[in-house]
Amino acid sequence: MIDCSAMKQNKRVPTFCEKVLQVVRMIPKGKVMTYAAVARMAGSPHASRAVGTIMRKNYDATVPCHRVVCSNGSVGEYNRGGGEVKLDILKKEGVIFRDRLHVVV
DNA sequence: GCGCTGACTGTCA
DNA sequence: ATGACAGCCAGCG
Repeated sequence: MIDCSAMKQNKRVPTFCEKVLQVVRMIPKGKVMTYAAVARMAGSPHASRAVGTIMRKNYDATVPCHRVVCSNGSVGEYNRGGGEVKLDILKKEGVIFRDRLHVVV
């Protein structure tokens, strides 16, 4: 399970997934971050896919993964009910939408 | 320890 | 501007 529970342990340094979760957790309401941005903040600018992989498996209540979108503005996929639900959540959060399916990043 | 897959990204046609 | 291809990172079997 990649819930990154290791983060609790002071035994090892924060791993990529831990950083990713932390970054996503920092995203304020009404704002969205791209996978690339999160990956970059995590320390791997090209690990956007890894970010998605982590989110998919490690969906957490403290980690608003629905606020993480693609660099092209698409909300991408969502583990909770597809991009439609994700998009709807973002709208409720107050995120500015460029189009019906594209978010302003 | 190796190989495949995936909530992506960027470039070429 | 739209469609297709290849590349990269981390997790999982």
